[in-house]
Amino acid sequence: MLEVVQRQTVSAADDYPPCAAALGHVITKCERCDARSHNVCGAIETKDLDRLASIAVTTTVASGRSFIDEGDPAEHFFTVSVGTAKLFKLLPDGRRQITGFAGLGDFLGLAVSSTYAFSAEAIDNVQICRYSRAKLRTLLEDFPAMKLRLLEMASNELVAAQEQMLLLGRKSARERVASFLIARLAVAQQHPGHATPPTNAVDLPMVRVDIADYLGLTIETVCRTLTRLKREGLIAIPSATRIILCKPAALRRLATGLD
Amino acid sequence: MLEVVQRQTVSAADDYPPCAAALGHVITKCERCDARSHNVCGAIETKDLDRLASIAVTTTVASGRSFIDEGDPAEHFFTVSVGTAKLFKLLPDGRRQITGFAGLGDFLGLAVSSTYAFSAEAIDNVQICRYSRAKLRTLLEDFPAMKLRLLEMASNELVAAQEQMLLLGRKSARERVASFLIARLAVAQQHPGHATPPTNAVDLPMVRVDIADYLGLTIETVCRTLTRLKREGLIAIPSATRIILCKPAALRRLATGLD
DNA sequence: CGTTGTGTTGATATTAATCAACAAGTGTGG
DNA sequence: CCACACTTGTTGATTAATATCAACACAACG
Repeated sequence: MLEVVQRQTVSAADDYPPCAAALGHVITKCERCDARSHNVCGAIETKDLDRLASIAVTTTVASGRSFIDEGDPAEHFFTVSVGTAKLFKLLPDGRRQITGFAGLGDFLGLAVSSTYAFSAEAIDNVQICRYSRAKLRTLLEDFPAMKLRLLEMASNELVAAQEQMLLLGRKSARERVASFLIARLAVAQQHPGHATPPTNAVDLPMVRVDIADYLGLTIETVCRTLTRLKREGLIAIPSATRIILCKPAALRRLATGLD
Repeated sequence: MLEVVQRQTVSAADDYPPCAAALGHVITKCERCDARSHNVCGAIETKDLDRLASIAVTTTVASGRSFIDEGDPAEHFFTVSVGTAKLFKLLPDGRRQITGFAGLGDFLGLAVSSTYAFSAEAIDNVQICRYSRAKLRTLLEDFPAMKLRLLEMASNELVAAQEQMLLLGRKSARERVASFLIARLAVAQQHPGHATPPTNAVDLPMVRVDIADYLGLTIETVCRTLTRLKREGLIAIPSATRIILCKPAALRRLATGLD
């Protein structure tokens, strides 16, 4: 067993550029708080980070602002270094499907359709690094770690997409909400806040309508389902943006369709 | 404008191994039937094909047979050189979501989850090429065309997955069926049979329950929706496995939610 | 202290699922 | 060649789940 570690975003003060998250390069801290660098995808030399930083344009996007349609969208892709963004597709009449949430280290723009029929919007204040696709292409040649990571990310996204198709096509509202909570718990345990003890709590940076549009439900159904789970003692809702998973095992069974 | 060309699978008689489809290497024929080789992803030398063929195990899978769980599944991936396969995920109680159909040149196993929680099954008789992931990894180094194609395929699959999420989460039954028909038309126009004139006909190798499990509907709803489209003159159904799109423009509007 | 955005709950409507029957092929054996 | 079973497809009646419409609660904010 590995010792319990907590990750946090790298800070500029540490001489790590925000784009380091693109390489899965984040600082891990053990419980006794002695920070050390941890590299998710193989050795990354400082000069590589500098090279990457030289083509990365780092921007802060305010909550609610859209950012994937800046400039020629098919010519860029993005990594998230701070905060959470939502990716979505729209129908002409306004119906929306959120295809995913992107957090620390996640790539946006891997799925490069010529029409770019999806958009991204900041949920909280988000810091992104923008890369020119053309520049990156040349860079990838001397950057094997990043190329591997691109494939790995694409693969992970495909797995997640297939899981989400199962959810949207075949799960009940109750199962969808349970699945969502379990998935958020996994995210929370992967990136806990620095001082957070290992609990069963999840923070929901997105509002209810985002959850609904992610799960293919209406906001009312999401609400009712959460309320029912609360009544049944499976969860507690101390605030609208925070949910405690009181019985994670039961929720997990629900999520996988075993109940 | 390019002249109208038709593609067909390469045949062994032409000295092209089936695995050539993995590189998008298919023969195009113009309408006057003078065959010529066409390479989708850059120049491929014969020695490269030989090298690829040396690690590809070509198998024929009979209709209805499963093939992704042979051996240690996470250790292989597959390309389809003949026929159509379906990829799906299951819930413990048997509910099924078909995540996609794979035809000529498509990869299976790009989404490599450690648990491999999805399966593949032949719809008609399918010819597949199986590759050891380990062998391929070493091969990819001297095989830039294939590495590019892997990324390209993963990217395309992600785009398709996002489109499918929109369909499953937000479209009505009618819109889903129309979307499916339009998508099959695109497939048919991309790979028409050798002698097929450019019509608005689509062949459906999959049965109704497969369509239903792909669209997140029941078989009855698929049937009723098709019948209604027929009554309205949008389609004709000469046989259960063949559908004529009489008014493709109207169907396309339906599919995109414009009606 | 009202205004606005967000969340929750209730009543009703609607879509698609379920349950049921039957039709149309398809293959098998007599 | 026909009778039969068996699979697949179609249609109808009813039910159930979720959407829609509506009202209200609550907190943040100027």
